[in-house]
Amino acid sequence: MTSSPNMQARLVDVAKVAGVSMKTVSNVVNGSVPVREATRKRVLAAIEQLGYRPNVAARNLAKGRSGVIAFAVPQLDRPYFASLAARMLDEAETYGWTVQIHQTGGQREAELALLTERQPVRLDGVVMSPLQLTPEDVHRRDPALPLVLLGENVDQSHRADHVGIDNREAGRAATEHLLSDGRQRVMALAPGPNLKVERLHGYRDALAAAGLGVDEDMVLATEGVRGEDAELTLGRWLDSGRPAPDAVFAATDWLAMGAIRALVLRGRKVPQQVAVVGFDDIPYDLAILPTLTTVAPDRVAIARLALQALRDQEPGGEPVRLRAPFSLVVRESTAGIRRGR
Amino acid sequence: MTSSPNMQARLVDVAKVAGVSMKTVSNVVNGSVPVREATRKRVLAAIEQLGYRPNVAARNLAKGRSGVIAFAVPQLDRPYFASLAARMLDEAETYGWTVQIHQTGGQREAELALLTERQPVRLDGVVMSPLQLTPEDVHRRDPALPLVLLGENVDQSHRADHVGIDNREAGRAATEHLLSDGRQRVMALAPGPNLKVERLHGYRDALAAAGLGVDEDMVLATEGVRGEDAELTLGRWLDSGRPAPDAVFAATDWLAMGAIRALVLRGRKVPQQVAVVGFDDIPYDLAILPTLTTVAPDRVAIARLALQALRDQEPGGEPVRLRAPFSLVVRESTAGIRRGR
DNA sequence: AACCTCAAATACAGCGCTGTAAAATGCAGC
DNA sequence: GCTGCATTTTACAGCGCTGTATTTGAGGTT
Repeated sequence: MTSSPNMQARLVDVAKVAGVSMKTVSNVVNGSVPVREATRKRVLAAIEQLGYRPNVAARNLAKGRSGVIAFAVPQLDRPYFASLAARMLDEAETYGWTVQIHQTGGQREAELALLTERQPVRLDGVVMSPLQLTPEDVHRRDPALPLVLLGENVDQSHRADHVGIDNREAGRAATEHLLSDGRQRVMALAPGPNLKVERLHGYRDALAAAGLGVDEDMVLATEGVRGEDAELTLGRWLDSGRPAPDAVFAATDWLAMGAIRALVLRGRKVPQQVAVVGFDDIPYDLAILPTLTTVAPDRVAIARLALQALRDQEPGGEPVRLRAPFSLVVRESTAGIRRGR
Repeated sequence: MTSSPNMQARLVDVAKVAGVSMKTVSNVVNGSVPVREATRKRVLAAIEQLGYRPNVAARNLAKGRSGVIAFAVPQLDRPYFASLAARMLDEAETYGWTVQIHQTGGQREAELALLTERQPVRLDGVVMSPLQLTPEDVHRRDPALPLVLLGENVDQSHRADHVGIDNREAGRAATEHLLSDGRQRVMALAPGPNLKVERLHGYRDALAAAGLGVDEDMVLATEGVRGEDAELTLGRWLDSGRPAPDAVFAATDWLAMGAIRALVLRGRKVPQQVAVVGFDDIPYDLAILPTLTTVAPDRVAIARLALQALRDQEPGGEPVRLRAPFSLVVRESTAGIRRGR
């Protein structure tokens, strides 16, 4: 039982080979305590030679951690969350965390339960993209449970770390893009009732900066978040005979898809007559014709920042708010823009 | 340090309260060894009273397991896989497994690496939905690593457990549905080069059973798996002036979506003039107009069967092949069918 | 050369659980 | 009431790692 050739090498085996104590090897592996360079090299060589890998279960047991963090999203089968989850998994590997993905269904109770109720596995932290979670809920949680919130359904009153893109700035960038080749009548579509306020702020900022007033008649609230809702709302507007927009700023890709459908089905050409931008860069681009210009949050950065914040969090600390970058991905639905039309 | 009130209760604490040995509590919790009913009750009461939860890290350490299984899919942000992953997570909780989701990108090397290369965390098993994995690859794996394969890119020569729906039967069901209100010219669309053979077999079965011959001219291979591919392929066919189909059997939902677009853009009404069925029930239904009738694999069953198979697998054993049920979800794209047209 | 300081390395207990082997208990049958 | 045997329960040594307290030793000062 003591280190047969094809058995997984242990710390003690490495120590023996390197001629040092177990703890020194541990120190090298963890990098927390300084180790003299010569010793360090010897240890690393031994690790290499034996193909040593730390045993996570033992480490966690000794540290009193589980090594498991939860990543909670409303639904995993919504592509925005699925793609974010994918990045989260990648990044978590860096920390040796395994990620337990949870689906809250957007239910406040489910979101709260994850923070307050005892879980089958003790959690070392939670990253959540909440829909309904209130500031009080955040307050009620076990203060020893590190928490990072994601997305835009979070405000200053939530006392927890937060990671997200600058939605206002992004909304402005998208709208500016539409304006950049002379589009004049830019409509905005956002889901009621919360209207993705920050994104609309950005839209207004851009119009103001271009010296155009905001025609509140052109800011449309859809009934829900689905493509059909946007199709219906925009469709009614178009059918009402009012002067048509020459561009549409949609607060989400779903709405943008619905908008495109409403336009195309009424014979309006996208992007020639009406340009459309969306928001989120959900991985559907191939399914849509024309493909969609959209604001793409840097998901890798979001995941990385969230996990860093989670790791660095300490019980009493002041909440941290982090901004992840975004980019504007230009595709067919605004083609021609910036290329001389 | 010995059981302060608000510390997580341990096995030894439960044992003390119940007046039995640690091991007896362990036996009750694990249910492997028989325990007298009276003792059992006492132990359960103590567990309840103290709110005891087993420490997974310690258990795994003692058992020499990691408690982690891998679930590998080509891409998590494809909705079919995302929704399957969601189910897998749910089911894995039953076994106390945490799931490490891997993305292979459909690369053979990545698929193989998961089976052969040493992972950061030792894996207790792998469930994989392979795209490229060969029977030889399966053979090459560490025989101690339990493996369950999912989906249709697996055949008899892969010596590993397999879970999937009966694609042939499902293809038949979908096609029968189209035929059931008198559609006569049913086209088939499948992605080349593998053509989702089983599904097409089912299509042929259904035509044969209805006394209709298969017009091989109506079996179309698309260039790829994307909606656009189907749109292009079907579009060309339609534009060629050949007599139009009155129904389309698409081997995947993506192709079905492309087919609908090709039809609608040419002024053909779906479902009035052409009915369309898809395959997979990807959660996009709301994005498509009309919503899509499709073959819905029972994802819960797939997940459950896969994990059962994984748990019950033993190194030398004969591979098991399990069939999960499916259902035909009738939506707008075949509306009218079975309702008197 | 003796002394001090501080960085580097060590020894070892213990994290909470399970497997093993040994002990206790219950229950027939006589 | 005792023996023999099957059933139930126990004691305890690890699983592989890290935290703490302690020892070692390198390098600088007098």
